Amino acid sequence: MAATPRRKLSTRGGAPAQERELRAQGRKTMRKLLDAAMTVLEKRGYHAARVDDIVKVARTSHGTFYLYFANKEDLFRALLTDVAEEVSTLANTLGPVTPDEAGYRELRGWLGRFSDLYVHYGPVIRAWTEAEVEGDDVGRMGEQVLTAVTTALITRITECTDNGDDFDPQVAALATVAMIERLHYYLLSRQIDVPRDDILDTTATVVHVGVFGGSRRRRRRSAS
Amino acid sequence: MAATPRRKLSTRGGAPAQERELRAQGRKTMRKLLDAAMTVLEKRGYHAARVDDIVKVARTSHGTFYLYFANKEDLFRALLTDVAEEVSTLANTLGPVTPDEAGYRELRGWLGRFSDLYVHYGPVIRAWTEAEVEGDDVGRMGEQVLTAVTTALITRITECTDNGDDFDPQVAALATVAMIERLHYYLLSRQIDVPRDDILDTTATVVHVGVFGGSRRRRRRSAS
Amino acid sequence: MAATPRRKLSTRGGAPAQERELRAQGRKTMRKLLDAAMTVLEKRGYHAARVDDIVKVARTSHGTFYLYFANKEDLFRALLTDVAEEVSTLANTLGPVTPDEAGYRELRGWLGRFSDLYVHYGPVIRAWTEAEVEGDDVGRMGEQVLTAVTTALITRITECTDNGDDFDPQVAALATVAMIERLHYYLLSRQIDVPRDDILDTTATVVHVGVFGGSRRRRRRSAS
Amino acid sequence: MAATPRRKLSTRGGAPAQERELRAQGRKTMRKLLDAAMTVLEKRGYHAARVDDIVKVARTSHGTFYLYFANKEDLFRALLTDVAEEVSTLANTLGPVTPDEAGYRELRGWLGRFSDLYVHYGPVIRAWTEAEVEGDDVGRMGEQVLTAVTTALITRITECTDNGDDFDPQVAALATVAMIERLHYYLLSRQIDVPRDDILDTTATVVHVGVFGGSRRRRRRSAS
DNA sequence: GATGAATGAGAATTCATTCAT
DNA sequence: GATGAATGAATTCTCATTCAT
Repeated sequence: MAATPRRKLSTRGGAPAQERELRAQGRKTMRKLLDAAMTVLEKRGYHAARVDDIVKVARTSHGTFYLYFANKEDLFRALLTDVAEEVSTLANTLGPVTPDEAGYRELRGWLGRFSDLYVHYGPVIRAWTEAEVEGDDVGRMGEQVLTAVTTALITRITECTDNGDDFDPQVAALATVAMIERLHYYLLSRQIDVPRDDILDTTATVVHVGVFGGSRRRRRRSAS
Repeated sequence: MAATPRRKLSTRGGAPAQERELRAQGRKTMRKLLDAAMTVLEKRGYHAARVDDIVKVARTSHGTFYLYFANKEDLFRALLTDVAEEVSTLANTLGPVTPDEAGYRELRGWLGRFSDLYVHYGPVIRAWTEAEVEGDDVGRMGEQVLTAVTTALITRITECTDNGDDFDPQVAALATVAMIERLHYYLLSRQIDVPRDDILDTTATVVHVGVFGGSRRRRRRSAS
Repeated sequence: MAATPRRKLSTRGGAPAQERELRAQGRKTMRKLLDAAMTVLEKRGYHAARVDDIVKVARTSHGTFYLYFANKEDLFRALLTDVAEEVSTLANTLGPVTPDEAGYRELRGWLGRFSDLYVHYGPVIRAWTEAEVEGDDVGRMGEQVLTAVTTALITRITECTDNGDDFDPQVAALATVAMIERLHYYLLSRQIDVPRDDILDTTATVVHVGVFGGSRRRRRRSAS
Repeated sequence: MAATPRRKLSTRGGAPAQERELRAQGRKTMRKLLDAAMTVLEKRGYHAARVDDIVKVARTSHGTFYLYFANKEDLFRALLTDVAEEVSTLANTLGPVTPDEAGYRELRGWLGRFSDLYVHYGPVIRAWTEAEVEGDDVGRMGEQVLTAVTTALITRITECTDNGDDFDPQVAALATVAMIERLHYYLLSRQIDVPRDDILDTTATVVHVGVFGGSRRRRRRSAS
């Protein structure tokens, strides 16, 4: 699985930052805050993350925080926006998934890229889940991303399966996303101790066979 | 899908309640609190749920709450214990899943029962997810349940598939659970507007084919 | 040091108890509560003592508590009244303290009796100290007792010393009480690990010599 | 009795204050809180002292309080630490106490300094007594101070008295401390209406004669 | 730009006392 | 007489956000 080179975190600031010109120093401070937020999010989750923690990690002050973000949620939204964008972009990189070996490879590659994304943005995505309950626009962003990904999947699914009554492409797409998302959540939060490659191989297989009509393969891995 | 008759919510109280004799009235109040908690959990999620909300819904006083539960978490744990027990029990009702029609039915039935459980206990399970981040024992209960369910699945999976390198039964089991759980989460939280039966049919198909080596069927439903 | 035979704890109840006829059972319950209060006072001190603790130790209920005492303070006052009475009585048992050996014996005996009282009623007396700050009548009871004891002492002091300017009998009396009280407090609360007899011997000596004009003796104890 | 020039109250803050940089304004606020605490402690005692009272007196907000102290106890501990330090220092200023007039003067001077300290820190010391019951480290600080003072006394006592069996220097030291402490407590809390000089003169005499083997003097005061 | 200080509206929790059976 | 249940005022503590330098 090729690791996608990770682009830098958000250059986007919160509301207050967007109204001002940001010089080099300003951008650096904002970056520090965003990075710190990731760290804190990872350690404590969304609800337990306090502004105080973030500024402490960023080695800056409360006052400064509000110079760049309107409030806690604003910062969080900035992080999420990045993720949403990347995920949506990634979603569209899925080519046709044929039932043969090539299809498996395509799928496996796509999943791998997703996984990388998830691992990188893990804290944000977990926080997302946590925050989803509240009625705010964060929830709406989640829906958009979900839609983007399922849309891409639905396209590929309908391309290739001849479906019976017990199979609804939309649901299958949702099921696929659900599986990937939650599995990575387990992986990150509870330390399911399974090598990531194993997870991806198996997931790819299950989805390839179960959703895209591929056939089970018996290949031996060269390495093992 | 047969709706399982739902048994009553917890008779179990929190720490303080367990140290005292509870008479009829006391038990009734405790039940009121547990029910109220479910309502509030549903409406606001775990973190936003205030003891104040709960006692308001239960039409009782703050003091009374602490007569039965040590704190919010204690109440939550009481609810969780019930769910955990039911889920574990249910997990073991999965019989062998053969690749034929009968296997599909078995799986579909099991998923249906799960779904019922999830719908019934929805608020609690969602809250669970939300609370999982914190390091407390709630997280540990989650792991136990996850283990219970995956164990049951792994047994059935190894019984029936001849696996290649790209397929690890444990991961497949986890993937199955992930899919079901998350899908229901979408269903409950974001109002994915798909009939539950469709979700179950499709999920059953995907898992049957992708995990248990079943073959795609082309049956037509009588109804459609 | 002769141990005074200790009479039973208060038969006096609080306000509500005094308005009713108390049958055998009633008196027993009241006694249970008073005893329990002593236990709790000892373990937690006055401020930390909760009605809940007391009724738990007494194996009775909140409701019952208020059948016998108007409130927490009422119970405490009942205990204190006993102590105050006993102390006052004891105070008057001090005979003339001559500067010779006989005077030492007299003083030593009196201190010993005090000590017994203190040890017996320790928890109550400590609580007294703790409660003294508040302006209520408990404080006033304390003053009365203090007055009773100092009065007795002053009588004996003026009988036997020919005082200069640097010696005020009233202050000397107060100083004596202070010494005894606080020393026992140390003994009970902080486990100063000194045998009680040593404390009494030394205290008696210091007071005999310092307050009553006695002379230092060099007797050897038979035992040592 | 020379009044010792009183140094300013604690520059020491509570736990939270020690983790931060404190600028001039911050230190001022902390001082306001410490002073306010003294006032409240004096008026209501430790247990009845509410954080709310303190911030009201300090004319600041609840939130501010917790910016400088973790809780009421933390503040209290800060005050205590100061007292403990001063007392320990003072304890060691006691020179040899000879049985003659010079010895009396030495003792009297020492007691006077103690008295000043007690009067100055009265509220804190009284609160100390009140809080002592609880098992926390406050109790331990008390023991340390007690030890410091008794140690100093014991040194001087053993230097100068030829002791019989009925006199244990350690106990005599404790008795001395007990007397001073409690007498001042009476003085402060119950308004024993005796001029402080009388108390000190008499106490010094009693201790000098009773503990250090001094002889009663008959001097007339010029004033009376 | 940056910072430490201050704020105050909640939220959780405790516990003496009253009530209904 | 006795009891378990209920109450709610009082208190502590937290933390997002604003302010003054």
